Amino acid sequence: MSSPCAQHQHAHRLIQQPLTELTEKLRRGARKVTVPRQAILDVLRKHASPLTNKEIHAALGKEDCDLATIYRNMHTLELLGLVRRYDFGDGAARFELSAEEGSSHHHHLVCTHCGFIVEVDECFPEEFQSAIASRHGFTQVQHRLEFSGRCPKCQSR
Amino acid sequence: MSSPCAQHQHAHRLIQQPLTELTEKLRRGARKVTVPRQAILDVLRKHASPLTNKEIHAALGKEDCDLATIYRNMHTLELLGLVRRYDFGDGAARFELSAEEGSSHHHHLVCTHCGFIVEVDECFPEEFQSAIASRHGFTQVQHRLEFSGRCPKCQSR
DNA sequence: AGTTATCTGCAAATCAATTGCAAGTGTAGA
DNA sequence: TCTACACTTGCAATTGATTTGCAGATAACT
Repeated sequence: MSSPCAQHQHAHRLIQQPLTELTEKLRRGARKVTVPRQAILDVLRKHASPLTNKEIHAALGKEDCDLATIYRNMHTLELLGLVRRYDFGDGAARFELSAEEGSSHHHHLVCTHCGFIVEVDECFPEEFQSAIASRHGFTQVQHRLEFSGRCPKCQSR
Repeated sequence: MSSPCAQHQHAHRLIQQPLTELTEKLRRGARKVTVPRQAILDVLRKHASPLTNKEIHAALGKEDCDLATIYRNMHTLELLGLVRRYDFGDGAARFELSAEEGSSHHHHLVCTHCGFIVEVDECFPEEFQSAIASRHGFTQVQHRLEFSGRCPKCQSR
């Protein structure tokens, strides 16, 4: 249709919300920029560790947004690449803003006793992964890698 | 079944089941060698890929053992080190006989489309893991690592 | 402002996993 | 071989996370 000026990114920022590329991605995916979605992303921006749906719900104030809406939106946001899903094996999915939204690709080290979470930059070697993929004829291979152990504070017990 | 008689001393004991060290471990852990437990381990011996509780239940024949019993026993067997628990992120835990029971430590590559599972021998480098542990002061650090991708047969769709 | 496809809240439904309880069963010891 | 008792099991109910149906809002485009 019209000729969008892609280079003119710093034109005029939105007034209410700092919606850098969130808006773009949502609209590109034929999704609406709704109050709950902005609120969820705001909560994630303010937290360093990945949050569960319930934690996001609590952080929002229970009345601001239904829990089912959060569940639905986390799927949507994950699909659009705005958030990344993690599973620490404790029965509840956790979410973080994805790389393009501030954090870079990383894994986690979780204390099995108190739940304390540290980000870990080490990653499974890319060349190993390629070797695995080609050996078995798989494509689009990804990995999930999480570490667990006992944090310094919990070692006395 | 031509096996070198490794444990001839208990010959009169084991009539029905080839309970090599399973029995030992169970008894050492003050657990009983029950019909459901033997049946569960037998099912796992016959399958190459890790199974869910429900799959084990189905393989046993629904009437032979209650599903709750399987859930309880998988905990017990995991605790005693007879089976290893895996989580492929699809909402149901899966189990495999643990290393001492035939398989050695390994990870999995799962097809996101059809669920086909391949064993992967590559592992996260031990020296990296040690470095991570000491950097953050964690002890007893373990990792969970699973790969996913599209298997050869599913690439045409 | 009007239209419409997308959302949202609410409640009910799923699904995996856990638990209480009474009856059943291995095991060690007599 | 028999007995006692701790460990197990089946069954039903429960928990906790996640999903879904539906009717009433709402964002986005004209």
